[in-house]
Amino acid sequence: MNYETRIKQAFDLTDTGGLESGTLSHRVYAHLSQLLVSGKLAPNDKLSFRAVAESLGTSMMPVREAISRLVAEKALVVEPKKAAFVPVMSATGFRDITRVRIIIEGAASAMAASSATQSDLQDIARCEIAFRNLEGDPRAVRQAAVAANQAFHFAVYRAAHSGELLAIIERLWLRVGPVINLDLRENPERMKFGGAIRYHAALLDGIRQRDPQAARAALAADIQGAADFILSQGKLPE
Amino acid sequence: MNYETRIKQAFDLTDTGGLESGTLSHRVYAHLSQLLVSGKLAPNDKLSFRAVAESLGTSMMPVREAISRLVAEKALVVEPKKAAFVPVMSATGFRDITRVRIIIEGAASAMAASSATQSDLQDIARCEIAFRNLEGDPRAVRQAAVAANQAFHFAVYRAAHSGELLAIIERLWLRVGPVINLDLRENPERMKFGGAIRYHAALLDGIRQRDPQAARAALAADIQGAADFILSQGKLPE
DNA sequence: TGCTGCCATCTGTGATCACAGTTATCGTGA
DNA sequence: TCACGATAACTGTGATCACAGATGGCAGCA
Repeated sequence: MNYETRIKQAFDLTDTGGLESGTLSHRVYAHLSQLLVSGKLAPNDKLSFRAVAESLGTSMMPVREAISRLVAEKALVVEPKKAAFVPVMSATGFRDITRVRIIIEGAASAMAASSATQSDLQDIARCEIAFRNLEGDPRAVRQAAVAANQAFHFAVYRAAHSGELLAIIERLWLRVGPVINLDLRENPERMKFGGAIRYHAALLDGIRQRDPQAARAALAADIQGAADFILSQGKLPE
Repeated sequence: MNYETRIKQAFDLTDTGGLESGTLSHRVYAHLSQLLVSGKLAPNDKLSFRAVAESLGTSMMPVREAISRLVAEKALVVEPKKAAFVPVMSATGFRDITRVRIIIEGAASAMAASSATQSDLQDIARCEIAFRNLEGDPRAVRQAAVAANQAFHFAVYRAAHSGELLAIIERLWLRVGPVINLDLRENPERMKFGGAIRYHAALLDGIRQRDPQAARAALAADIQGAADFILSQGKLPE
């Protein structure tokens, strides 16, 4: 599937259920972000300004602004006079970002354990159940699992009640999204969510018990486990 | 001094000694970033696309892209159909970003204590000495102190050897830059660097002793001390 | 004198065009 | 059959124009 088809599909998808507010630039940005975090764009996929604009029915201008933002967040790369593309993350780069994620998302998890409200706890528990009870044919489950995993993690991070931390974490996910999904697409046999289910339960439990260190440890195990698996596949360059 | 004059001055400055490489967008971005971190732009200062473009001798296009990037990093805010401006940080927002800075820059300091090389140590020590020995008339010292403080902190953060963490910290400084400089401009009598000198020495010592917890504590005290002073002035809204 | 409403000005937003590099393709040569 | 080179298609970059919404100042009314 080439990128043009992929983008068209994604935009059709979001057009049906998506957001219609804000400027065109914002909408394009939201769309492209979704493509990245959900992994519909793989590393090295190229993004032509004109192709994106055409599939959206707009001019290049809003696309330029949206891509500028994503380049600023290092979610896309554009070299002079060459097509923008999703950066390929090296193994060492992935190890670095994993380490940083454990620090930052671990801190958010600990803060969530300290300051989650009852409403927060309900949200987190609901997401944990939804993730645990995923079923159906393997293809659909894998696709839904990415979304459910994201929903659970961000329910936790929101409970930390720090807008700054949340924004930083969103940028981190924008970067690791393509890598994680590349892993899922190329390793369909992976029993990934066996470990994740256990760690998610431990994380939820740590927050329920108001135990920051337990929450942090569970989160760290979750991220490190997934990262170790991806690294063990040896698909990342360098 | 209105923003137009201030920008013109800044661009004239960088035109003489600045960078001439990369696309126009990059150059505009670098210029505006410098204006922000050095505090030449104060909270609530407005930035007209056309005024910036005119003072640069370019069209609006490169300015649009540069501002898009800065908006993505939350260093600028632009509401639909209204002029871009430097966001005013509320007291609660400042408390939040201070908390996050202590977590993230604290982690970087601890990592620096673990993995700083001899060369890193020399850089840090050199910056610490330069900061401690600042002297001259108060106006010049205040201006140099901002730069020397930044140099010292980033010498530490570079010693953590994490590109990801460094990039996140740079974005954080882009945000707090205007607030800190506003403080300096409005409180010229402040004996700010008395505390900072002590904390910097403690931070350097913690790294030298390979003591991550000591380094983290010193960094936290430094940031928290400055933040407490700024908050005590009561100039931040809300 | 103080308030209100209108109008000129300024704002970002989006579209369109021109241009100079890059890339890919196809045809030609050995 | 394969390698090479020219050319055509495609790329982002930058400039310019039109437009609608926001702003601020000025005049007129109470």
